Amino acid sequence: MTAPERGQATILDVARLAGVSRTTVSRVLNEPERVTPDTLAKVRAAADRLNFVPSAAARSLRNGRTGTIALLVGDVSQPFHGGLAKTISHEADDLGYSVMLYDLAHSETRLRRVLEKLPKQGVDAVVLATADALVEPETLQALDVLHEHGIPVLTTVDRDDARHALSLGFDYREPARAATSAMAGSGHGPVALLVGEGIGPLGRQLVAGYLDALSPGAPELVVETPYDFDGAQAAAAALLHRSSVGGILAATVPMAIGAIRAAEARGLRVPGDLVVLSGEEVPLAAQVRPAITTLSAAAERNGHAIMRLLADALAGRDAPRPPLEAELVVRESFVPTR
Amino acid sequence: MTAPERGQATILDVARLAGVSRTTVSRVLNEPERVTPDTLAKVRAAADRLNFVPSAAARSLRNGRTGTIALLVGDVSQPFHGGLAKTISHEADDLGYSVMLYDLAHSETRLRRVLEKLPKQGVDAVVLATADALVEPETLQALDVLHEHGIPVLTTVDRDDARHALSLGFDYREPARAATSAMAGSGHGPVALLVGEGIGPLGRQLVAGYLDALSPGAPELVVETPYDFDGAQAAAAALLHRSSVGGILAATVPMAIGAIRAAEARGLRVPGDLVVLSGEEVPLAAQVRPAITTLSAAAERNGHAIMRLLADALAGRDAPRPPLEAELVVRESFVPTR
DNA sequence: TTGTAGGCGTTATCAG
DNA sequence: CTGATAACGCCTACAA
Repeated sequence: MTAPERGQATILDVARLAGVSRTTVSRVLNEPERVTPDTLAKVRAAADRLNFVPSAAARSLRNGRTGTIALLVGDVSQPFHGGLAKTISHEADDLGYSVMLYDLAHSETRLRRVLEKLPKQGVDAVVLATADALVEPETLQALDVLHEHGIPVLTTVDRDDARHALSLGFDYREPARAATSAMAGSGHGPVALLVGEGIGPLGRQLVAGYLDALSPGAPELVVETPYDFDGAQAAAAALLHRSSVGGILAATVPMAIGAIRAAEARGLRVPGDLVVLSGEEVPLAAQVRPAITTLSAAAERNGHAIMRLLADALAGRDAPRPPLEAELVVRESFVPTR
Repeated sequence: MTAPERGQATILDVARLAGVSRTTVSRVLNEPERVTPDTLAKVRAAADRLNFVPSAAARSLRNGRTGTIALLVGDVSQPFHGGLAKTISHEADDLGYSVMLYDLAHSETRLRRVLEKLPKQGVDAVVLATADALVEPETLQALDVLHEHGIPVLTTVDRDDARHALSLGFDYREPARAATSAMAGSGHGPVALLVGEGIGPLGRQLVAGYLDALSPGAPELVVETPYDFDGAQAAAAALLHRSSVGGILAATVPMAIGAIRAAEARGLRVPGDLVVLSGEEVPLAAQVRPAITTLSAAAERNGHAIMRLLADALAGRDAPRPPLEAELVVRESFVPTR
């Protein structure tokens, strides 16, 4: 009776119980085909009986990889990030990876602290799913350190700041231009853009597209707001107070909802007096009233795309990445005339 | 020049560069006070210069702990779980822990697979934040295994199935009773209960409270629906089609929204013709129209409470846990008469 | 096909 | 106060 002392059973306990050597047990775990069906069964039985689970720590120490990816997200409680986290969790699981979740609360300080402890945590890859701007040099340096350690970094949006990062290549500029121009064409009045404060790489694309679409003489109404409902609602209220606005392009769905509520509070009806459009697509957009028209940058699709990129990166393949394209998902808040 | 070969610098590299032994370096890391200020500075400088980060794998292998907790959640893309994940992520960070996120998609198979690989992943604690029923014996067995391995399991709701789990002790039965009774008192007609399919421990509490409140002869309208908007909307549509209903108590906010949309589709107005109440409190409840009255089982508060429990468990303390209490957060969808 | 032996980077024990 | 040494559990040449 080789009872494994209380606690984990080790590969050695299994070996003893099965009457073989550690090597054989290890082989059963990693290259089952190179082992006699007979011993294989014996070992498997022993492992089962001891409830054996190989130690991840020992394994990582030995072969460098941890089977873990880090997911850094601006705010998981926001629907887009939540959806992203969900699909990434599922697909990582399919790939045999586990996901470390870090909620950044849109704070660069937090991001930096996380980035700095990541090499020590020993993750195999990092998914940086925030559209926030990175201004502090330490942050970029931390990203470089990851690169030096050979840890691939994937981002959801193209960012010039994180040089070595692999990104999806989603283009938001042209969709933003088209959307702005369509909204302007609805004849309600000037179009405004609500974008996350700090204006990160995504925000820049939206602003660029928005400005592209503005006809000469049209007012440039770019408003930075916090990423959530409350912030956007307040900002939209202020905006509507000081300018006459006929259309609002909001970066996120919660921001769009905030804008709609602000409009309602002023007695404006959507889409009757004011049209609203969101840059991201999440189920919630269809569930609120008025339902929100979006640019179809869907969380789920982004999640899939990211994970494909990640699988390639982890396998050391060069990822051929077909750029993602956006199309309008028309709902109540804005029905383009044509 | 003891250049650390490309890749991570090890404790040995630091030792050599500082002209001391590994032991001393380790001490500087873990018990700085037991080292001469002089050598301490020397070692710190060397570590800095080499960009040294201790290997988490080696550390775990040596001392058993990983600094990681697992968060198992029914569906992160749902607002309640998203909020929970957010606060748990933040507080774990404050405690020096990292969070592994596992999205279960409300699937027990998935849950079982995760539970079985957790001991191998080497987590220090598990937060099981799902209200789903656990029916397969293997699942419960996997929970027992965790317990045998000395890994504490915390749950958001009391569950008789997971014997060894520490839970918040939140009582949903009495609030459900009070709410049902209040809604019945609104005089719109019979009250129905929309609860997650499978009826887990939370569902059972809701059902019990609901039944407690029913006056003799009142119809028992308990409807199981998927946990999301779409499922609840469909179920509510069917319910409204076959019964006359004056009030709906929905377990989650998305379910409540689904119910409201279903009612609207039949020409019913909320709260004019039908009142609606949700069992959980999330910001979204205040953002939709009609805004949803809730029982204030707030994601954030739950997250805090869980983490306090967890901190105690990890420190080996016995947690004195004051039970959480619910109170009505009154919004548009149901204003109790009094 | 199976076994032997050494080391991955840390920390704990025990000397000095 | 500091250093040598032996584990932690696993994988992988290499040898049998």
